[in-house]
Amino acid sequence: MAVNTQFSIAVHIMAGLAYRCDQETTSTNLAMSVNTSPSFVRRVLSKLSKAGLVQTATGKAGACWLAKDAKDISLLDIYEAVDAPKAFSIHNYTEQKGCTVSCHIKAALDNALNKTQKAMEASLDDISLAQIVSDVKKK
Amino acid sequence: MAVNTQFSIAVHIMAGLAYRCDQETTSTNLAMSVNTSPSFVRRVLSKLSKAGLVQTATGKAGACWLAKDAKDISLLDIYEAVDAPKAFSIHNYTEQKGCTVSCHIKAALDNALNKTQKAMEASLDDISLAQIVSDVKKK
DNA sequence: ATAACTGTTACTATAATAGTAACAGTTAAG
DNA sequence: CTTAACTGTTACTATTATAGTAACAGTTAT
Repeated sequence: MAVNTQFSIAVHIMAGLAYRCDQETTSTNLAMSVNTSPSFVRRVLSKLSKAGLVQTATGKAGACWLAKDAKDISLLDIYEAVDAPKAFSIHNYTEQKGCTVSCHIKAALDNALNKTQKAMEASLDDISLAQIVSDVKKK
Repeated sequence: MAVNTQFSIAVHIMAGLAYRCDQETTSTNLAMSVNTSPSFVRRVLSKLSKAGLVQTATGKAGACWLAKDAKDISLLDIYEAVDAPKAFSIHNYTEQKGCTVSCHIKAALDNALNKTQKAMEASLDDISLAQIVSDVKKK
């Protein structure tokens, strides 16, 4: 699939870290759960780490763990950390001079995107990682 | 770009039809405004037509026009008509038996997606095509 | 010194998408 | 009744974002 699933994978990784918060966790552990390569996991972990959501230790016995309590991490934090795609994307044409619609549609679409993006982010902000882990355990 | 912009293009097309609602409009006219090929425009138009948002006439002097007033068409109608991508997409792994997170994360992510998708759609439903056209004219 | 990890870069393969071309079907007009 | 100019659709190609892999430098416990 050439569809962006980094956000989804990032949530999976974070849920894994939250679920086994008592244990040492390596990129290989996480890769097995996600069913991808340790390298790919580390690439996502790197973004999460730069965003201050996870901490890591290098060297032998290197590992990763959550930087904060799962209830203090929202899906929006994760969404922003991995720079996931916007609610929709605006096409990238060259404006047709003399055509009002062609020249101004981008600004109108930007307005609409801003509004929709805000709604989407508010919803993500309302879901905590702890909630996800709770769902995972419950089912 | 391998990023889905059909929704954005569909809104552009619909805005074009709404803007010049008094004139006959062909796929070639619209293609010039969008800066793409008439074929591509017709492919999008076909979806909009099947969704009952535009009407078309075939034959010589064939044309397209809005099926309803622009104020009675929301961006959500257009979003659904072109079957645009969801708020985010869930990765497609094979479950790792014996790993609770791996087995149940999909259900948890589905919950989250449903909620976020609803928020996004409510926002799109709140923006009418007439609003877009008004923005286009104003600027 | 070695083993086992992270962090990062470079590379390949895949698949979604844009974009194009072609053509059958339709209809107005001469 | 032939022609021109559309729509509607399918098949095809090129592009490019993404997943996924491999490799290796840097780090640290043993």
